[in-house]
Amino acid sequence: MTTTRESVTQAGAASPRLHRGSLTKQTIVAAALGILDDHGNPGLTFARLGKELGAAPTAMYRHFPSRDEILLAVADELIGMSIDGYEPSESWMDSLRDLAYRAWHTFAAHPAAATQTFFRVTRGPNELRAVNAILEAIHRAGWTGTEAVFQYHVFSNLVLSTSGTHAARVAVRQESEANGNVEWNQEYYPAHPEDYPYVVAAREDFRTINLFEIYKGQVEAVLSQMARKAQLQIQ
Amino acid sequence: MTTTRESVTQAGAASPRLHRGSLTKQTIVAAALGILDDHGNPGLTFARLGKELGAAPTAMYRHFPSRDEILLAVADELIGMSIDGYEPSESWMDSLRDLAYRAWHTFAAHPAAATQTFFRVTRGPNELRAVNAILEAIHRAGWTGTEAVFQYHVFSNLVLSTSGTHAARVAVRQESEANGNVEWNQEYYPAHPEDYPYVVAAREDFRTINLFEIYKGQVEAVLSQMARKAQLQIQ
DNA sequence: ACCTGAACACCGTTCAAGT
DNA sequence: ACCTGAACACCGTTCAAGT
Repeated sequence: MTTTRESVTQAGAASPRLHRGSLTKQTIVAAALGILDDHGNPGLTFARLGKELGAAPTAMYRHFPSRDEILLAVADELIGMSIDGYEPSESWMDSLRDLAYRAWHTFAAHPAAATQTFFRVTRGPNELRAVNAILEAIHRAGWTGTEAVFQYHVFSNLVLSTSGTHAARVAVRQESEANGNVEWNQEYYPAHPEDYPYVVAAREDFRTINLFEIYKGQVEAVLSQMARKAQLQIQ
Repeated sequence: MTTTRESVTQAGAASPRLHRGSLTKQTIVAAALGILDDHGNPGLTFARLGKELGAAPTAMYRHFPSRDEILLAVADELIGMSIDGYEPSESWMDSLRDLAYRAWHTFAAHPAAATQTFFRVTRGPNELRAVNAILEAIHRAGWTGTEAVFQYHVFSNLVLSTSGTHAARVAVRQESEANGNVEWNQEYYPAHPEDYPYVVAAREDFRTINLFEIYKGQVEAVLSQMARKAQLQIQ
């Protein structure tokens, strides 16, 4: 922690040069994810990465061409954490439900990282695994061809948008709490309450909402709609 | 355009000091939105705001305490653009459908601004108008109390998450096109195609998907589910 | 809730030089 | 597809000074 001191001239080890290959994509990605978890979104800098890894800030450029590419690698890592351990169940509905909940929980556990990445196409290996797993379940539901890709988008759009937006809100809340604010929720106290009667009447109820319950309801709606339409098509 | 030149000593007007009150929250917000539209997300800086408004970069601090507060004002402006001209239709379903499409199109027209703001609670006047309008339609559908707020979230979550995520993807695409990249879409060419059979089989279909069509389908699913449940409750 | 200019601490990226 | 240190252009924010 208290390494860089210019006390110097003493016994070596002021900054023990890293030996070749001690930095890899994987260690950098892991450090980046940890920094995002601990310091939130503005915390991910080359300086902090260097400190965390005991390397010069610019050493990262040997492994990634830019900060954005590090974020894309973090994005793929997040997808990997979501599907690691996933096994298709016998029921395609259970499979998709499982994948949907995995995404929500991974994003909620890493809100800052999810916020910056959930809308990106990573083209990484884990994204391919996830897309393939979703398409596999949709094929088992009875969909093929263009229809299968349409249903893929209905499902993955809902999962990514909703889980990602939730993560973004959690990240904002954590940041504003760190700054001493608590005013992030939707309890409105308008200056002219008579202009917004429905908002004022609903004020107490806004506090009690569980967003994961709403997500579950939306996932069920999509799955049952998918089942209904698939049966219609088969008949 | 070519104002700041230190040719100086010539006829005055090198930088004609602004008269008091020529800067307002509204002009700053309008300039910020224009900059985001023209230069994308990293383009919104105090320097550019100053240039655009003919003012010193630091003059903004008289009107907003931070860059983030400018973004929140842009967020409320975006909501205002969405609902300006909105009139509740006789049918609550048509009302909600109208509000849903307005959000999508506003966000799609201002992708950079939407990307940074769609998940924020602005507490501004336009947000209040929008929340009130949604709750009003939901009450006409027959919902009250906690149930109404639950349905509010099902609807507004879908609208904001999906439209906002779409805007974020459009913004990424515009940025990568500006940098000469075209690889933003989901046509996958994996190194080991045999590992991802469904992905490879669906490659052509990924190109043809219209995301607004998918959004429309999801909005219809939520509205008809809302209608069904409301009738069950009334009986 | 005025506007400007200098100054500060920080940030991503480049590049010549060291192993 | 090695690691470091100096340098560059930029960025948000603060603050004393000008109207």
